[in-house]
Amino acid sequence: MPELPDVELFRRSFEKTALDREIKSISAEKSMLEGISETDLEKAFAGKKFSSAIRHGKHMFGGTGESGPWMVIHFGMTGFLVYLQTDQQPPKHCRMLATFADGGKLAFDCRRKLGRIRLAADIKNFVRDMDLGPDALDEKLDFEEFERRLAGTRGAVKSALMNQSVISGLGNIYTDEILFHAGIHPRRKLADISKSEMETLYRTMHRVLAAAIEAGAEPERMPANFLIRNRQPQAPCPNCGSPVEKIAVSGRNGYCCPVCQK
DNA sequence: ACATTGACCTGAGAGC
DNA sequence: TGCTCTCAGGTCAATG
Repeated sequence: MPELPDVELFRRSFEKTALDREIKSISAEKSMLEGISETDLEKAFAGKKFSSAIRHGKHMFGGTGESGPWMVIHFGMTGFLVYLQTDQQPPKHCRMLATFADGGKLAFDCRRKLGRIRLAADIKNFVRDMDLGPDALDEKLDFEEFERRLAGTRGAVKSALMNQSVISGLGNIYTDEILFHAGIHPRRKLADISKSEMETLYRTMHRVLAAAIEAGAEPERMPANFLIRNRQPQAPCPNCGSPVEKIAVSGRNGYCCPVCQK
């Protein structure tokens, strides 16, 4: 689930439900914690209040505004946040649970345990240490920077877009979607992509991500011409009606329309 | 430098 | 209904 639009929506729901409320207790499954213990997590947040939530690519940062560390959540493939009223039970694959003093809980559900919770003293340093590129929606990522960063790669355009150290936030689903609307085949090499195609790609990236967030990242709420609604072999291309094709690019299964995408 | 594969983990959903 | 099997929106390391 969690690519940039999903994580942005988690961040917003975190903002709505978890800020400015005293955290009574916090617990997490050991295997979800990276580089920290459960005690570290408690020390950092029990008795405190979250005061802000920031997103960079697929990472979400919850901070207390004091000098304490940020809680960094990466959602893996199956992670999501869910807010629970006082009388609600934690979800089935709850891996982290923060209980607020005034009732209610915030749960991190992660079925496949591929997500991670870390602590970071500073977001900028974290981004640098994890070798993450700029967030795909960062205003500072202007077209020139976008072009420059992609030009530094030699593989398929889809692989470059999915590479988090080039640009942060795009995964298998949304690279497919962006390339579909840009009319570019996922296997094309960067070197073969013209300046005007590159501009289209940049513009399309913004448009697709904005539309996905707008639709709550739910495929059925996205515009009818979105490929995400037809991610299965032989489904009709929403643009031309010819069957979409399932293709693997750098080890990931994706979909494209061989007619619309050149 | 890049692609590919397997590992990490688990269970939802498809197929029988 | 129940069993087995495949596959999954992420990332990393090892290999070719």
